[in-house]
Amino acid sequence: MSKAERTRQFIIEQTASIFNKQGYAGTSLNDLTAATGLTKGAIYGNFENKEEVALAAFDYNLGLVREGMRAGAESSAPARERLLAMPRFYRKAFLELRGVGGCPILNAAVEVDDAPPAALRQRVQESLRGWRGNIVQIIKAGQQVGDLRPEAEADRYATLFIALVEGGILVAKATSDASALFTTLDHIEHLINTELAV
Amino acid sequence: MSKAERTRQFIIEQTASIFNKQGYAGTSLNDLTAATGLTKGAIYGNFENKEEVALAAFDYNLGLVREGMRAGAESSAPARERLLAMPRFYRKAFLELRGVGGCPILNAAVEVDDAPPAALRQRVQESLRGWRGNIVQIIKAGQQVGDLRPEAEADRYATLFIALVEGGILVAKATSDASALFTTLDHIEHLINTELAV
DNA sequence: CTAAAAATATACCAAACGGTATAAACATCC
DNA sequence: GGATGTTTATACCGTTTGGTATATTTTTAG
Repeated sequence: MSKAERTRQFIIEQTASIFNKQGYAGTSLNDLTAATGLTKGAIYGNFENKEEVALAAFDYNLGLVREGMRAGAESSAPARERLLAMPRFYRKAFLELRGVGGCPILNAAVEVDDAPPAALRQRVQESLRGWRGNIVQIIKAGQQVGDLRPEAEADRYATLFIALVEGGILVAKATSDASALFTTLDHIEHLINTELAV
Repeated sequence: MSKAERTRQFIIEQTASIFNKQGYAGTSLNDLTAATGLTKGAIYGNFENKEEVALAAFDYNLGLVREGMRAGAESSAPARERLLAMPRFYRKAFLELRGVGGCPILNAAVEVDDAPPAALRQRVQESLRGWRGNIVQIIKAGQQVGDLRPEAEADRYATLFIALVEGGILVAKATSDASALFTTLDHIEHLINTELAV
């Protein structure tokens, strides 16, 4: 790992939460130099422009969430367990997640759905579709092995789960009331246990 | 209505959707002059600073949504009807709402929950709490007159409804797939009809 | 119609913005 | 350890930012 690669990683780690909290437009190069202790020369020696830093920061933030969620249940576990891992993760990680600015998908999606940079918008779109596809896959796999009810519409539940998670995070953060998120997570678990599980 | 009052209103109407789309940090004074055809002199003659324009724009955007939703059901209607007016409104108004940047609460909440301006954050917090309180009130009133099941937790459903609406809008906009919102609205109606109504 | 008042346009400000050329400092390898 | 190539700091660029003082225009009232 070369010096530059280490510096690049350092910049990403130090600035990721700033981009997540303040957004792309709300984060200046001055914020980046202040957070890293480096100068613009060092940053532009490792990134082409601010947008590239923001994209790397988004990937990093998203990776943290994904890692935490994957750790909650092995892919060999029964479908019901794998689905329940999602609300369980957010319940446990909410405070920590809020400390670094909340859900990166939610934050980035809202900022860039009607504004540049387009590259970030595409990244958000892909990650949301990937997340939804992932849930659909788990449900369908569970249905095939008889763990989940065969008549349940996987697409529908995937959309509901994501909306409930993101909506819960939104309300919880905006009203400074974590219990709002717990309410939506409870509902996800309720849906899994009463409508999806056999 | 004086000239200044008309100009002030004109500025708000012309810039409201811009603030909603691009956010506070992402909207410059140049955007405001371009959208209105006025100069900075005219704007600063009617507003103290950019933040005051943004606050007025938020109030205006919020008023549009509230007006549309209130129009969906009279306050004398049965509780079930009043609750169903919410998903019905979003189903009908989604395309139009998306054209002006989406839900102002969602947009503003995400931008200012970890960043200035604090005055806007407070406004968002109040409007969210007000919305939730409104739903709670409708449910409790419905329970008192026997329209809704007495054992249903009003707080819980209010949180779920808001999270489902905002989460649905988020996913629909970010994935360019309106059906995601319709899925969450369907679920709200389902909850109202099967768990809340007697 | 005119004079006073109010509202808007013009011209400007310092500061901050994203970005770059170049020089100094550093790591690396023989 | 010293030469070489890489990496970071310095100093600077033009542009845009939010904001203001003042001049000009436009309403408004008599």
